[in-house]
Amino acid sequence: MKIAFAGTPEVSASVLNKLADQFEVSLVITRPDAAKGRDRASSPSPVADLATTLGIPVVKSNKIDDGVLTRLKESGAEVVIVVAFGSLVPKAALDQIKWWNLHFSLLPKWRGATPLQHSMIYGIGQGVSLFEIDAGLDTGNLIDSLPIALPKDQTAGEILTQLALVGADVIAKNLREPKQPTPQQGEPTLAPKITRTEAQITFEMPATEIEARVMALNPEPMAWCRLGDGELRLLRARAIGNFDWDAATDTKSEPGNLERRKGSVLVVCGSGSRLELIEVQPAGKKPMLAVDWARGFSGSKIG
RNA sequence: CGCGGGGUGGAGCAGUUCGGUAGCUCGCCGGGCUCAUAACCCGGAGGUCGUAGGUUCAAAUCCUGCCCCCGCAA
Repeated sequence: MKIAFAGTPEVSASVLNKLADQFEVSLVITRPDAAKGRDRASSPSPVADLATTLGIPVVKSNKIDDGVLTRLKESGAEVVIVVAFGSLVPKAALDQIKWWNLHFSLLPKWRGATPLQHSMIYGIGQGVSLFEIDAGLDTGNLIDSLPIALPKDQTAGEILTQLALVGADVIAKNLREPKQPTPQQGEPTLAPKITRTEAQITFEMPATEIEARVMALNPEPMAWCRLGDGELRLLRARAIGNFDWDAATDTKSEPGNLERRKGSVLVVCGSGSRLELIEVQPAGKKPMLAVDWARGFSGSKIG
């Protein structure tokens, strides 16, 4: 059976790559080349690159308009698989062909742009869903879903690459053995884009919550905290559990204070909890191990 | 020409304002102590200070060009 694929970033490309092994992908839709980085160089999306490599026709467009629809019809695809395409599918398009969306949470939890990040931060709704796109925001009938307990010691970026493979399997399975879609059940929650402002970490909250944020926000938009006049990106961290604190000596510790120990760097967080910094990146520098960073950092407090 | 930070032994930094042949915390190698150790003690190797040129008796430090890395913003 012929399918079409719509997506843009790396994770989409991973899914496409796996699907292309098993199905005839007759058309790929992706967003136009975008300028990015300091040099503002314009470059094709990962999906565009992959499609070109695979020899699949590519349509680059920000929206699904009549032109795209025409190409879709000509392609002979029966369904369009959407993975992080980046824009909504208009009703006119929905009427013409089936659109299936792979979503990185258990719907109806975390409808929106950042389901994985939200499921990591809040610890609920972790998994993948496949649904039939309708006019709402991630509100369509569920085709399939798969709960997945996400590891705490991995970043969203790392987990996403794994979910892409799982998701591709889910898609493949349902393409071969179609099921009757069913309405989403349960209390919906939203997962809007996380701004850089929201990604700022102060150390008043418990270490476990900060850990979840740090891991969930890597690589986008990346957790950060103040560091003197500048900023320090927090790439990877781990809450220290059941620590045997000597309450008497730690009474002076305020959130944000650094504690350098052999082989590790801890930050005092809310309620006396501790967060071990694993990997950080000062503004203007490359990512580095926190212990390396601490070696050259003469201060004693961040945040 | 969007704003800004940075390139110093394997790592992270200091030194650059007020030029005088390189320092700190680690790592590494060897030895010692120890039941033992990532702990402690002693010793050691390792650097064209991004690159090209200029000024100077003398440049990591001053001047000019170039290359590379990164944060913010888009």
